[in-house]
Amino acid sequence: MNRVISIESIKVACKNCSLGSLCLPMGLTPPDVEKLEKIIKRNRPLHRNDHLFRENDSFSSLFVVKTGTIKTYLPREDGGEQVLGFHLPGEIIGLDAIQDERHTCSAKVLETSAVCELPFGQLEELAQVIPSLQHQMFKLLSKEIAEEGKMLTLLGKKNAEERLASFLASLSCRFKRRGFSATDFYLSMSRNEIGNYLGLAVETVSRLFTRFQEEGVVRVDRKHIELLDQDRLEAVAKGSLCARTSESNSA
Amino acid sequence: MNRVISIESIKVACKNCSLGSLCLPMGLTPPDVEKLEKIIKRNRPLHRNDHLFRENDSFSSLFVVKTGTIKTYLPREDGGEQVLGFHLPGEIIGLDAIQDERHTCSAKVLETSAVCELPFGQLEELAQVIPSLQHQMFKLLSKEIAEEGKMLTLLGKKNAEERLASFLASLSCRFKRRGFSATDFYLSMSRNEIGNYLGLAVETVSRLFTRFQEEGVVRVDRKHIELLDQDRLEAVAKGSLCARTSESNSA
DNA sequence: CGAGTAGTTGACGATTGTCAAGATGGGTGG
DNA sequence: CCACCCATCTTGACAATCGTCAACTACTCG
Repeated sequence: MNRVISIESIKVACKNCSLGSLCLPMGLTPPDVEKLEKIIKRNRPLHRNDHLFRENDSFSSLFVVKTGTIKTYLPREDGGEQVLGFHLPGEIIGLDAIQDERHTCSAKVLETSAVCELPFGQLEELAQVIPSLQHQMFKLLSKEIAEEGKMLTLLGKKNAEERLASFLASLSCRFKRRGFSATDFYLSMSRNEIGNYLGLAVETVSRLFTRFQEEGVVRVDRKHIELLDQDRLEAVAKGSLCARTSESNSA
Repeated sequence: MNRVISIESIKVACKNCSLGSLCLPMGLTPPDVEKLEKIIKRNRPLHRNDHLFRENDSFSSLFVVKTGTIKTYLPREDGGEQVLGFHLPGEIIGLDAIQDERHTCSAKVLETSAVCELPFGQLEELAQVIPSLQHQMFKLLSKEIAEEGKMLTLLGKKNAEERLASFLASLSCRFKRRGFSATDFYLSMSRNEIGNYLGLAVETVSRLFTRFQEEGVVRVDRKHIELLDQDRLEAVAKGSLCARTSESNSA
């Protein structure tokens, strides 16, 4: 993994950005993209364990992950934490904080990362004069809301096996869209964080990785994952394997 | 329960609406509220089991619940459904559909209800010329996103007891804000739907209601709920009762 | 009044969490 | 450069919560 990131490579230039259509400018006209570029701040690279922001920090900007991975989490009453998500390049962080101008969760850097900073006040002003940007932002927020349903289903109905398979399938899909391999990637998060995110004990996650490997679905070496049988993985994720004819709580 | 709702009573008039500051117009100036009123459609009352929309229906409007309760849910691969939420007066439905102009979930009426319909295209146009409306809408969407974290914690970490207590506490709080009793209310959803929503089996929900009643925390008669000890309920919801010193997955 | 749906209760088992011990590997300092 | 150390991960044994199955009750609605 190349840890050296030149200033040049993170220079903000949406129109040249490798994220392309994944990011906010999607669907904007070139002149509008230029206006957007003007308000975007360049940030120094962030290092593992840095915090982008913490719960209750006052909110002023959204962030788009350019490279690396960022974890968002919520401190729990019992002192532990609840992982809310892992954010890959092209994904936006901070949308939850618009409502009362205070971050409701913390964001921690899992591996050397770079982000674009979008001062929200200016973004709003811009959206006020660029209808397609306003629309784009509504869509962005909406997408986040629509995604929630899948996670609720995962946590509410899926068993451990289905959860981990879904997780791997989701990562695979997201890597692919970003031009990385869909079948060979590194996990930037720990087993503990995966378990926390999926509502499982670390031990369960560990056992499942072992089992998946034994079954020939994946090859696991520490953080390195190779998907050997994507169809099977998808099938497990959907729960359409293993003859479970559950009709539970169907009503 | 009064099932007769006169046309008069559902006439749209934001400025007189009992929802007051709960709804969209919150924070708008009177002239802006008037503009908003002009685009709002009046809908006939909806009856139990009506669908407001179904998954994949094309999206054109947001809906605000005026009276009653509406359930949103996602069909699951196995033919069952995943309940996403129960929407009380003042709560907005359809935000998930903005992203690709198609509803991602279905919305079903649990008891005679009335809704305001907000044609989204017109709402966007209005937001384009009323900055405070644009801001208000961003906040609305953001709030929805921020709420998600609580639900993930509930499903990921809480046990059955904590889940049901959290659910009752949440309902209580929402009823209170709407001017209803915080300690005496009717559930418009079935045990099955509660269990589905909370990731529990119906039987578990049923047993917990019985247990809570035996412990003197609530009085339950069918759909009628009385909260007898709110502090205790809150404590159970937070998991700060029953000496569980869990530090699980804290990292 | 009858039938069907929703809710309750009990018995049982399985999935998954907990506890404990051990293995592995990366990072740091001598 | 090696060795040690600590965090992370793995594996096993056990227990408990909660889901499943089944029977029974009680409403509700036609």
